[in-house]
Formats: sequence, structure tokens, C-alpha cells
Amino acid sequence: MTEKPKRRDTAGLIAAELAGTAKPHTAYELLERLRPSGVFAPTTVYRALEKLLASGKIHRIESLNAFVACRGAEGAPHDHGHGELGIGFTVCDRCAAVAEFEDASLQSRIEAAAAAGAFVPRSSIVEIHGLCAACAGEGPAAGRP
Amino acid sequence: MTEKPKRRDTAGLIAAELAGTAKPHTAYELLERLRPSGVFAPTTVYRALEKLLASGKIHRIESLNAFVACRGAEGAPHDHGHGELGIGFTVCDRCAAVAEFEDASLQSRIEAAAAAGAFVPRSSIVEIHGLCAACAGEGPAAGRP
DNA sequence: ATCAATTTGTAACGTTATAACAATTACGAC
DNA sequence: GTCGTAATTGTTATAACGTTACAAATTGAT
Repeated sequence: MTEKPKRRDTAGLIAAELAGTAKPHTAYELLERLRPSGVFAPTTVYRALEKLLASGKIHRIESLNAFVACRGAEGAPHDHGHGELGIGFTVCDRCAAVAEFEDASLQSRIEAAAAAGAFVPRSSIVEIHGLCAACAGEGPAAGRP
Repeated sequence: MTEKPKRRDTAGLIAAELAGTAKPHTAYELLERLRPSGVFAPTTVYRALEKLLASGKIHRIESLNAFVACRGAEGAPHDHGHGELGIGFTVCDRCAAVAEFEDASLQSRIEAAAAAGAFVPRSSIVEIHGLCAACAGEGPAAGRP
């Protein structure tokens, strides 16, 4: 049996929108999609996003001001908080696909870099822009579809 | 002799504002500071920022939507384009100070992570949030000054 | 001088994010 | 049950960040 929440579960709706695609969505794109469900204000969306971020169910792509579902490194959702050291994203500049990766040695390089400046790291943002395999194969640097 | 430009050199004014501080400035903060010099429109500021970014004189901190002068890894300005693989920033969450670092092995980790996903990297964003040496020393996690 | 190309300025708009406060719901105490 | 309180959600407005479209000025070649 699935629970039927008394209150509207905005976070659940957003998670559902983000699941099943590697494309990031902005808060306002999500708002548009949730309008039919009765969500009309940015605040509502941002609050739900905040919760999803805190619980590690989604990630924010800083360079796009957009959000993706957490899918883990190999497509399996995992259970880390967002901003954890050692995770990163590739972002295709042509098709917008985002993939997540986790790399212990990347994490140690980041910690070393911080330590070199006597900096105490808490979270890190790693975003690699370029072309995904599919787009790189389609001929060099064409415009967006 | 210094050149006296016929046109106002907005980029130069911005570079001057950003030089001499490790604190990032947003485009609109810069606009405020340039108002006395006759700059009144965001467009003007963004165009100048674009040029400075392209020439590698400044960097954009994605997680702050703000800009800092390029100071190189050890405080010496250097000559790379922005977004180059292998450079990164530490961002103090308490005092906002930003420091730049360059790390060849970080770069190779990023390239390896991209390669693992058959991704063709073009540029990368590495931003470490936490506490700078000074703020970490002042007792744990106080509020901002 | 005149023209085209480039750069800069202006005005308006679009997008992203937050603040302040009101209304609703959940839930335990009584 | 109903009262009181805390937590959540909704509403409205506004702040912060960024772009578009087009007009005006400057440059430099003809």
C-alpha cells in the first residue's frame, strides 16, 4: 500500500520529476511542471529543493543553477549528503546531460589542496564541462539540437 | 607615461576594484562602485567581466555568482584562461575570502574521471567551501563578523 | 567627409532566489 | 473533543543576478 499524504508532498513531486532524466531542471522549470498539482510559488519549490538537497536525494549543479536527481556514480542512487567531498559531475554543454561520479583519489587531491592553504574543507563542488560521449561522437562542436 | 584612453575603460576599473582583495564581488556590487565613474547599467559591467574572464584576468566563483581577480596559486598573477582544468578555489564560508590553487594531479584526476565516463572535458569548476586558516583558528563555526 | 565595423550606452525585460508574514495541519495535554 | 503549540505550507512582494534589443558614439579605412 502506498501512503496517501494528507498534505501535498511537494518534495515527492519534484523528486518524481527529476527521476528518470539526466537533464538538470531549474527551480522555475519545476514550478511550471508542478503548477497542475497546485504549486504556484517559487518559495514552495525552493523549500522542497532544500529538503531534498539536505537528504541527499538531489544535487545542485552550481554552474547551471539547476538540479538533478542523485543517481550515484554508476546509476544506483546512494546515500551521501550533498556537497560531500569527492563527488563531482560531468555536464554536457551540448545536450545538457549530467552524470555523477565519485572518486576517492579526487577527494584526497582536494583535501591536499585545502591543507596546502591551511584551509578546513567542509564541502566541495566539482563540475566538468565538455561533451558527453554521444555528443562528442556526432561531429565536433555542433550547435545544440 | 600612462595611456589616457578616449573611451572609458570599464574593464580596467573593474580590474582595479577586484585587485587588492581576496573577497569576491558580485556584478551588482561592482556596478555600485563604478557608478561614480559613470557606469549605470548592468550590461556594461557584464560585458567588461566577460572580457576579463576571457583574458584570464579574473575568475568567476560559480557557487557565489561573484568574481575575483586572478592571483595565481601563490599570489602571483599568472596567465591561464579561465575554466582551465586543474585550477580551483577555496572559499571561506565565514569571511568570504577566496584563494586560488593549481594542482596538476587534481587535473589528472579530473581528466581520469571524465575519461571513465567517455566524457570530453573542456573546462572544470572546483570550489572548496569551508573555513580559511584565520577563521578556523577563531573558534569553531562562529557567525560571520 | 563618408561609410561600415566595432564598441559602448540605454532601457527594458527575463530568470533566479529570498523575505515577511498569514493560514493550515498535526499532535499532545487536558 | 478542544485547546495550545510547533511545524509546515501558502501568498505576496521584493531582491539579486543576468540578458536582449536596439540606439549612439568612436574608430579607421576609403
